[in-house]
Amino acid sequence: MSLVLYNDLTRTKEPFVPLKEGHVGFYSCGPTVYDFFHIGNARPFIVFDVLRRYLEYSGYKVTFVQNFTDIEDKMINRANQEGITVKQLADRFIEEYFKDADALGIRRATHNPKATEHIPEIIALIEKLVEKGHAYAADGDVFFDVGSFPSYGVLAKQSLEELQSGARVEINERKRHPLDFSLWKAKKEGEPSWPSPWGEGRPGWHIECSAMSMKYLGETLDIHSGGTDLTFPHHENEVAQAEAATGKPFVRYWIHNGYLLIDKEKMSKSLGNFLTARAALQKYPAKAIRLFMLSAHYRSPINFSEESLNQSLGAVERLENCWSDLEHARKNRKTTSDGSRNEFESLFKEFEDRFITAMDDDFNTAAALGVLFEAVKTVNTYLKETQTLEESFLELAAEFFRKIDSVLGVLGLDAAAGEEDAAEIEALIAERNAARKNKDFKRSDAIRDDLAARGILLEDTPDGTKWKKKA
RNA sequence: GGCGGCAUAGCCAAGUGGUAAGGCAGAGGACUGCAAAUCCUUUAUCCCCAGUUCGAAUCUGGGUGCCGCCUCCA
Repeated sequence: MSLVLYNDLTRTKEPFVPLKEGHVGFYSCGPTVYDFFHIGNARPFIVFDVLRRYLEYSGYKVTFVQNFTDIEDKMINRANQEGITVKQLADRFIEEYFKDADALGIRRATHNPKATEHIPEIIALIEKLVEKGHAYAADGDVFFDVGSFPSYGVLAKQSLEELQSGARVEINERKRHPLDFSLWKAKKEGEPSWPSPWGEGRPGWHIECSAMSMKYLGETLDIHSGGTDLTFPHHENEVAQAEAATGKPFVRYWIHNGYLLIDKEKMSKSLGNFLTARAALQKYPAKAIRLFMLSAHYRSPINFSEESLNQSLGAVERLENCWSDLEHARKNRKTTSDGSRNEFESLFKEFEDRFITAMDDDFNTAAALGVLFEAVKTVNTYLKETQTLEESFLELAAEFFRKIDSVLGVLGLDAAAGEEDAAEIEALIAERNAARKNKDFKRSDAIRDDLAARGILLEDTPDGTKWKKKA
C-alpha cells in the first residue's frame, strides 16, 4: 500500500513515486503579499500543509517550497495607493502572512523564496529561453513564444487553437501569438525595476515560479500544487518556461485544490465576498477551520458558511472532549497493567492502518477523519464501560491521537497549554464541590456560572470534576 | 465554441459493481442535585429516465439542475 495521487497532467490517479527515493521536492504556489489572505486562500495552505505532513509521516524527507510573489501589478498598485514602497508593502504582508499561517497551524516551509530576491535566476532563465528561440524581446519586454513550444496546452488539455478561440486576451501587436505571455516587463514610470539585458524592468508573474522552484528543487519537481484557478494559464506557462529551457519534465505530479465558495460563488478579492483568515480566526478556533477544510476532499469545492463552521466546531469539541477525558482518566482513574496490551495494540494498529488507507487514496482526509471519529467512539465507550483501566489502552490511545494529529492538526496537541490560572480554578472547583456536598447548590451553581463566563467549563464525572477551556 | 467538475438523510460529507463511513443538528432513553460530557436507540435506497449485469449510488446512454476554466485570481 502506498500513496496514490490524482495527477492533473494525466487526469488519473497514479501511484506516487518520487524522483529520488525517500525524498520529495514539493512546490506550492504562495501568496501575492499585497493584503491579508482570505479564508479561500487559506485552503491550499492548509490542505497542502497536511499533504506535506502526511508525506513526512509516511517516512519521506520533504523539501517544501512556497514562494512569496512580492513584485506584480497588484503589489505596485497597492503600494502606490498607500504611498509606500513595494518592498515596504511586501515586508508588512509577509509578516502578516506568517501571523495568520502560524495561527492556523500551518507549518513553515523549508524555503519561502521571494521573487525580488531571485532576479538573477529569473533573468538567466529568460536568457536561456531567448537563446533557444522560445522567447523574443520587443521594446524592452520579453515574451514567451507559445508557437515554439508544441506541447503548450498539456495541462489545459487543449490545443493552441482551442485555447485561442475562447480566449479573451487583449490584442497586442508586438506579440507573435495572442497567447504569448510576458517573461519580462519593461519599466514604467514609478515602478520598481532591475537592470537586464533588455533594459530596466521587472519579471512577469509566471517566470518566478519556474525559476525559484528549479533553484531549490532541481529541474524536475515531484509535486507542484496550487488552486485550480492556477492550472491555466499560470501552471501551463510554468511548464512551458521550464521545459522549453531544460528539455526535461518539469513536474511529475500536478495537484490542484478546489475552490472555497461562499454563497455558491468563488470567494475572491475581486468579487469582494471574502472573509480574511484573520477575521475567521477571531470567530473560530484554528482547529475548527482546519477540520472544516479537511472535511471534504481537497479537489471538491467546499461552501463556506457560518453553519458549516459551527458544525466543524461541534466536531472539534467532540475530539477535544475525548482527548481530555483520556487525560483525566490517566490522572484520576485506577489502572492496572495485566495482559491485554496485545489486544489494544492491534486495535489501534487497525485504526492507524485505516487512516493510512484513506490518506493513501489521493489524500482522502474526509475518510481519514471518519476513522478518527470511530476511534473516538471506541475510546469513549472503553472509558465509560471499564472499571479498572488497562494502562496500555490509555497509552496506545494517546499515542494514536498524537500520531494522527501530527498530520491533521485538528486536535491542536502541538499547541502549548498555557494554564497559568489552573491553581485558582482548581481552588474554585474545590470550593464548589464543598458547597455541593452541603447541598448549597445556589453557591455551587454560582461558581460554575462565573467560571463559564470566563470560558471555563466544568464537568462532574465519577472521578471528580473536570474543567476545560471553551473552544 | 472548447475543456472540466458536481448532484448521497434536516445540514456537512465519505463511498466508483455486492444490498449506504463519519460529523453536526433533532427525537427517545441511561447517567447527573441540576447541568455538561458520554453511552444506547432512532432518522437515506443515493437528481430523473432508459440500459448493461445474478447484482449499480457506483458502469453505459439520454435528460435536468448547479458550478468552474479558457482574463488577474488559491
